[in-house]
Amino acid sequence: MPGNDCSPPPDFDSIPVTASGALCHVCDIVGGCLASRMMEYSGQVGLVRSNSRVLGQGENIFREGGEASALYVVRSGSVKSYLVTEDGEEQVLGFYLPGDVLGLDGLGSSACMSSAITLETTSICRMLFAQMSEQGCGRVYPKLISDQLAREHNLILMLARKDADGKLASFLWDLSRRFKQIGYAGNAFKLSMSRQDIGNYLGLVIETVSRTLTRFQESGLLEVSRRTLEIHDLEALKHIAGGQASH
Amino acid sequence: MPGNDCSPPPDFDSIPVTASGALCHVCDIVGGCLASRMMEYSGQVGLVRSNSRVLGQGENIFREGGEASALYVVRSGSVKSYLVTEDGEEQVLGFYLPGDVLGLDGLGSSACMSSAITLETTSICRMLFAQMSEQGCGRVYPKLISDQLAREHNLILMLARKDADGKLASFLWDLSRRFKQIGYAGNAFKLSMSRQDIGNYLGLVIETVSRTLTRFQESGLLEVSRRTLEIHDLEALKHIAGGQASH
DNA sequence: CGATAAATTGAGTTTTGTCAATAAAGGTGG
DNA sequence: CCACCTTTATTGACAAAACTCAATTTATCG
Repeated sequence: MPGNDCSPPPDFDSIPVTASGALCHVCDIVGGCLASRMMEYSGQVGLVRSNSRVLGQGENIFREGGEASALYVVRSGSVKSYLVTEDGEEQVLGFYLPGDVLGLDGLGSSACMSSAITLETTSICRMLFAQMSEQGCGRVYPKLISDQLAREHNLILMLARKDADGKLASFLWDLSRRFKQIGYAGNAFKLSMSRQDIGNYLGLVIETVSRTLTRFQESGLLEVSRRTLEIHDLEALKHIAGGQASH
Repeated sequence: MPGNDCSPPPDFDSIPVTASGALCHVCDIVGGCLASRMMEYSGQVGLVRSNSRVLGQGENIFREGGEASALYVVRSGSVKSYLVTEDGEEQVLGFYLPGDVLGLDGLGSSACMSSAITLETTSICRMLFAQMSEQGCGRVYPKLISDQLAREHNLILMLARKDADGKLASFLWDLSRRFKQIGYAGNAFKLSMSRQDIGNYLGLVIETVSRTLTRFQESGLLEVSRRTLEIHDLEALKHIAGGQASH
């Protein structure tokens, strides 16, 4: 590292475009690409063009306080969103898998209210607010907003009501459910986030995360080694997780 | 109580209208009424008419799962929003004071994602989504959405990172700030919610809430008796509260 | 004026966090 | 390709915070 060892990590804008100009329906995310849904609603094809890029691990998609100009869809890989407190500490708000939409909290304010960073090599599609204000507002935004609120309600529920076992079980069960939903194996996947990130998200220290996972393994619920996870008893996990929000 | 002792508590719709037909700008909430802001944006006066009612203590404004058709503005009094988990337990999501807007999480979905109930005699103004889709979308909703998200981010931060002292100090400091903002005394006010509600909101049992308040009182930070609160050292309280979200 | 509900206080237990040591994995440069 | 270094994760011993259970006390509402 010659000279400058604190060059800022690259943001979305500094990454070369992968498929510039291609129509967004070439992107075959499960559930349909956001852009193709937009085009359906507007009755116009080709109105919105894709703007997707591949980011390496640990690269910011957007940063708190930066200009909020777009929504971002995860095409592959994974992302964590987080905020930084006044005293400089991080709080993880969520993890995003392929098909998930990021950046909604920039909609209202001109500045981003949170940051997002890739957890591994990740392909991201950007959709500028400006390009979708008409259709987005009436049809797409409301759904995204309620998804986002539901997600946060569940986190609040988890943080306020559950013990360490319940939190971890909820977390793993939710990941499993989501992987399954997008066509991946729900009972065996790689954790793209560190124990530190998991603990931060769940309001636990990493030692508690580690010990709880070990205990889950000892009781035959699952097998875990570093980032590799295999769930053996999804039902038991759901039972330990306890109640979710009912919406 | 002759006969039926489980009649459902009244919802907004069953309460007689107070000022039906009056223009909304008669409502002088600090910061301006939502409806008057709408009218400004649309350039039309008298488009939206007020629909405000007075509810007694413990009456639901809307309920999770019910039809989501409107936003509600607190004119006076106070409200708590909450959700009910699959296993029937309640989670308090927030408290709303005069000027605060409720019901945003109904925007996306057709059904309400949370419930809201009055904590005391409360005057509520209802604004139907249908009456404000045009202007609301472009100008008013985004601001409300980012407010709502900011509110929830702060709660997540509090639940995940703070101990009992930090949570209570944050809670009281936030209430103080908000009362002050709407022109009430920030250092002496009535807590309209029970210890149970406070504990539920903060992820603590009521005994911990009670003990922590007693300890705050013993150290001269404040004086509290039942629902009556007087804050003596707001700065110290803010210090104990620690960092907030920085947006 | 009692009855019921809400809040406080105390004692003891459980859970989770803290501190410290170790182990395993991944990356780097020889 | 291997040794070394750094980062990440695990494990143990102990301390601290919060919870549970139980007993009072204090309001509030018929």
